[in-house]
Amino acid sequence: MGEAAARGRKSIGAKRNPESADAIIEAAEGVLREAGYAGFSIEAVARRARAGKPTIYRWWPSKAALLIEVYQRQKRVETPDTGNIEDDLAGFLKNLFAHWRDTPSGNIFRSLIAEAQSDGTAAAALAEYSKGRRGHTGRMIERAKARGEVAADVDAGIVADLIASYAWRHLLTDRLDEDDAMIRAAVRYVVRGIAPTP
Amino acid sequence: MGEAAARGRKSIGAKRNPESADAIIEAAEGVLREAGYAGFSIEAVARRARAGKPTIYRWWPSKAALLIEVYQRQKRVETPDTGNIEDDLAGFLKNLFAHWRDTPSGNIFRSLIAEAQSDGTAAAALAEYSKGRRGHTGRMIERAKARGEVAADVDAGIVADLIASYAWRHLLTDRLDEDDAMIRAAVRYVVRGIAPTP
Amino acid sequence: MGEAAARGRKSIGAKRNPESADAIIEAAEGVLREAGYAGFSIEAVARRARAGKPTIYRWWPSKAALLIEVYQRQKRVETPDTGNIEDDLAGFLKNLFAHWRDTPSGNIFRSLIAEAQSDGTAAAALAEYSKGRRGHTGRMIERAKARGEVAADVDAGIVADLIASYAWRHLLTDRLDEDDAMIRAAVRYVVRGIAPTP
Amino acid sequence: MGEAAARGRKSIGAKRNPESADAIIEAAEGVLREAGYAGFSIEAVARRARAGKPTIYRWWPSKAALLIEVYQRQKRVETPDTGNIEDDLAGFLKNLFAHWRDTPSGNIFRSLIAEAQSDGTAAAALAEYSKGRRGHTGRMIERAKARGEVAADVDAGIVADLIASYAWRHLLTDRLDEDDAMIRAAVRYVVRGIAPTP
DNA sequence: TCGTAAGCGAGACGGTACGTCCTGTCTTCAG
DNA sequence: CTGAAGACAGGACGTACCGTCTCGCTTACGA
Repeated sequence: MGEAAARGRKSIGAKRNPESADAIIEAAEGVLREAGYAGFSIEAVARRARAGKPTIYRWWPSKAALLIEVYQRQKRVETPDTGNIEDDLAGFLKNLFAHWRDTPSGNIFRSLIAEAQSDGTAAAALAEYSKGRRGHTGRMIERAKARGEVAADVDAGIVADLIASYAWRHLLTDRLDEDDAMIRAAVRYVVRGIAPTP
Repeated sequence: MGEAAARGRKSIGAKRNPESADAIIEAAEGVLREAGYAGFSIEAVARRARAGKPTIYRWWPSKAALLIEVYQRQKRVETPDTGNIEDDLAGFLKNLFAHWRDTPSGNIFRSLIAEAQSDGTAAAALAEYSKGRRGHTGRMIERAKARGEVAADVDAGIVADLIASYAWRHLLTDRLDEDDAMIRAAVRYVVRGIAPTP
Repeated sequence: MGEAAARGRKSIGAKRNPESADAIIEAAEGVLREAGYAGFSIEAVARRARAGKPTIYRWWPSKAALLIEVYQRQKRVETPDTGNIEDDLAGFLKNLFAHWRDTPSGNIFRSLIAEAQSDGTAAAALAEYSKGRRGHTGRMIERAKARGEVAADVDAGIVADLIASYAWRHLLTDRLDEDDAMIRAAVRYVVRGIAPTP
Repeated sequence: MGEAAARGRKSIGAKRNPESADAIIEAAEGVLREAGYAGFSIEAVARRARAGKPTIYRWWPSKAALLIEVYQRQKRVETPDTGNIEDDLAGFLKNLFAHWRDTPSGNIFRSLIAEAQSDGTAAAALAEYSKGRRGHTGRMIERAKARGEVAADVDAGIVADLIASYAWRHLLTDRLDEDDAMIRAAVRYVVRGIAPTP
């Protein structure tokens, strides 16, 4: 599939051809997987997808936009619900690190963050995406609050921030193989810090 | 000084000309300050420093190397010693955010992180640098341990990691104007989490 | 009329819509008038005519074909009949230069000649057109022959060629503002050269 | 030589590399010869010369500039001096037509004229070149004047114009295989027209 | 009377070329 | 014998057109 299927692909009239879109996204993923962010250029993607550059620019105005869509097509990492906040967060981080380590997702997200340092639209998109994820992690905290594991006056957003920051930095400094015990220790420090005072 | 002084600078014979090196580093800093990472190219630096590109490549084999040297020339942010770990860490983060916000340092460090995502030498340099900083922040924790504010079995490295991660993410997502109260809350969560159990 | 009227123009069933054809030709003329040959593209014409590109390609298989039809819609320059061959030819050239200078015709014809240098159909069309014009100018010579102003054995086609060539070159080298006296001198040299030997 | 020799060609320091310039001009000539004006693009020339596009743009700011230099590298057509103006001019045209027909020169010059219809710099360059050629042909006339074959008050420039125009139009309408007798007749008409009145 | 066939505006498609910017390497030459 | 200067091959950028295609619609015409 993908590059091969692209052979002979044509327009399907005055509307977007989903085959082309798919081929382009798959090609983008392939380029990132095989050549990394350094080799990720619109030209390379177009070549691999057997698509014209303007077709890419028509739908994704910047490298960042394409990167985001590629990232969003990736499988989501599952967030456990063990009934215990420490296990939930440690499990989530473990899953996330494994996901980033073993699929192209990690490379893609790293690239997106890097791109955001020089491209405003990437920055905006990343901010948007982060907001969504913050809510997601926030729900874990809220559940724990309901169970009485977390003090009622704790700001779930800040906790989510701490956890996400920890993950980002491990991604950006190539430490996704972090020891489980270390992850758990980091989580424990935070979880203790937000526990209700007895 | 700087770009201006470069006018007419000439070779000083069979050794590295420190005037040139200075002019190049200052030009690099200037480019980063004014055009950001997006506009940071060897060409731009050479143009601004009135230097030849090969002169730059001779001494800094990659953009990353130049970036690192530029970053290391920056003033360090001071780490307070208030006798209280929460105040120490919150003050440190406040100072750090202000430093990154108000000097080119923020732009430079962001660029270095971005560069590290596609350049191995930048990644290595960044890892090296981070190790040093971890020790540095770690000492704050160790002092607190000595004062009995922090449990003895706490891994200072992990705490330093959490704090640094929080800072990085704010830098990378353009949130250096974070409210003091928020910073303090985040710090408090961690500080409480590592306090000795009574 | 023209671009404005095009708004909302639709198919009128299974036959060519003359409104569209007109709008396209007028748009083509407009583009040539305002942007010259350099700006003359099928896209630009379609945009201005509010027509689809395929509608243009359906009826004019190439830029050349459209150019030819546009040129043929132009008003012809009038050929004086003063009873004197020198006045006839000089007047004709003067009129022709003015026509080319003051209407889009000049731009269009220049474009057609240029196009003919890389497009065979344009070349063929131009040859066809030139043959017609040669006959036309030839008649001026024949009239003069009948009046005894021109030797009987003169080849009218060659004379027409000389006159047309002179005109073309002035068009192609932007010398349509040539002095009347110069034009008349050129004509006189030829007219004398074909006069009957006394 | 040419494309082959280009393999591995490098800069020779802070000055123009004549090997590159040669390779580019030869490649340009080759492209024109084999693909004609329609296939003449800077990309194609760069590809064939194994040169970077910027190297071409550095020295020839437009297609026209390159075209002109290519044309000027061509062998000049020789202008006979038979002592008789009719023979001189007819011989010159015959030679010119043969030259244009049998070498790439014809294609190149046609292309240059076409280019001049949409590119101002080409037009200017062509005007400049034409001025030079007009003087050249003019000298044939002046010689004839000195011999008493041509009236003293004849404007040599206008005669040169007539002759050059005749040649251009034959080039542009693909009639370089014109019969010698026809050429001679055209020349005779003009020569008679500028002979001194007895 | 109605189905069908063709023309229409629209615009996406795979491509090619544009002219610019940058990369990292190379050579020359002034000092 | 260094270092500045800048040319070089190459490749990516984002844009403009090319000529082709299909869509969804409208209308004329033949069955």
